[in-house]
Amino acid sequence: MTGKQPPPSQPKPDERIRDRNEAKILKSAVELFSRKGFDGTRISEIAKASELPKANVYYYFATKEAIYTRLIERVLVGWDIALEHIHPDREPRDALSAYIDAKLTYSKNHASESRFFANEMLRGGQFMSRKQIRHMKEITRERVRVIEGWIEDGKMVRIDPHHFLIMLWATTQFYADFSNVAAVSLEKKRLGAAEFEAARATLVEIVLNNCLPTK
Amino acid sequence: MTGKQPPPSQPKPDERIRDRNEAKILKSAVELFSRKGFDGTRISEIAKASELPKANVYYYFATKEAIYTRLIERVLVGWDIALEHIHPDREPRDALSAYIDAKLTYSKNHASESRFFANEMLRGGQFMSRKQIRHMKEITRERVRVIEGWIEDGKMVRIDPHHFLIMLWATTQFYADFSNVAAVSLEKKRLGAAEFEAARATLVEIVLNNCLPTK
DNA sequence: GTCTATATGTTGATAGAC
DNA sequence: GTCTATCAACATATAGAC
Repeated sequence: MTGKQPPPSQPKPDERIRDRNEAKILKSAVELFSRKGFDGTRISEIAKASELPKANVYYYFATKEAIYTRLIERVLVGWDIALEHIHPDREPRDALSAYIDAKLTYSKNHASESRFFANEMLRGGQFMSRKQIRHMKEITRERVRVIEGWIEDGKMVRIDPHHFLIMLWATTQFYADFSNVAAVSLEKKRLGAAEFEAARATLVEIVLNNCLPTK
Repeated sequence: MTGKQPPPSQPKPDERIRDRNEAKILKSAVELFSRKGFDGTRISEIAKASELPKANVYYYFATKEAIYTRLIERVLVGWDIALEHIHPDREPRDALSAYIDAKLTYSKNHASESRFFANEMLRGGQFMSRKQIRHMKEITRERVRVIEGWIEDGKMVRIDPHHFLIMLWATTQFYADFSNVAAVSLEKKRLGAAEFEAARATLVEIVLNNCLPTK
């Protein structure tokens, strides 16, 4: 017996290596794909950024597409989280400002994932499965219903819920995907915490002060 | 003398051919670059889409980068036009709804140019010259001053002009760059005139009803 | 101005020694 | 699980006949 206390389910050493190397590859890949897209990214670049030989990347992922689709799956999971805030049991003011906050925090902390998804959408979303598209449709439809419910209850002004959601989505997204445009506009070298806070405050003001009946 | 009336400055036949073929190449290129970015687009694809042999593309453009930078120049020219509506002599209501209208019309009619620029921004804007970046800064700063003027004159509520502009920019942009996401959200196959009109109406309502003092 | 042939390098992916 | 060597396909770009 040594002083080490093995955790309940100790992974095999091989699995630890696999997990670590896959994580390194995916991290490098999401950054590269987010900048240059699927066709523009070279496996050799991913290998170099991962500090692994190219053949090693192929040991973990059979094809370039396998890396890409794994990343789509991961990004879509992170996607739903912010939208969960828009929930029928919450008051619109709480829910909408929580959503804006969560989305901007995601934009700040997961900028390359966000850009990756933007790149895939620019391409037309051809790598997404029908199941994934169906899922996006469903979660959107649910949130539209929540907003419609708020409108019917007189808690929100009468507004097109689809375009309202698009407005929130587009604006929060912008600070991640086009951060350099935002930086040029704000006359900063890069976006920092202060800029994200000002974005949040402005957006909350515009959205909440207009779309809620009482102020 | 034939029946034909030559126009005052008849271009040489060679120039007509050059203009026509360059236009064909640029048209194909902007669509391909907008989907797959600089590194992801192959000259052979541009040639095929232009219905020209690959070597013929090289006859008109020395390098792939030459095509790309020509397109940046063209897109940036189209860029300023919508912003011109935000002019100090106009009333905010007029100016802002004209801007939204112009931007959405551009998104509808020049979607591939818009996506092309989005792709370049995702990449970090590395192909833009310092002069072009400076120009973007200047026209943004001018519009910020216009909005600040409106606020000082009591014609608009006190709001951060930078983030306000970003909100308008991001939202109108979205319908071109991520039209398939918008289509999924709106449960349509593709965006048509009705969707752009609803987008315009919703955005004008949110922006104008909140940011103008009297209603 | 058109276009075939080609030079020269790089790509995604694999074989197989360690 | 690591990594060198390698393949066929394909890339950008050019030479030069027409």
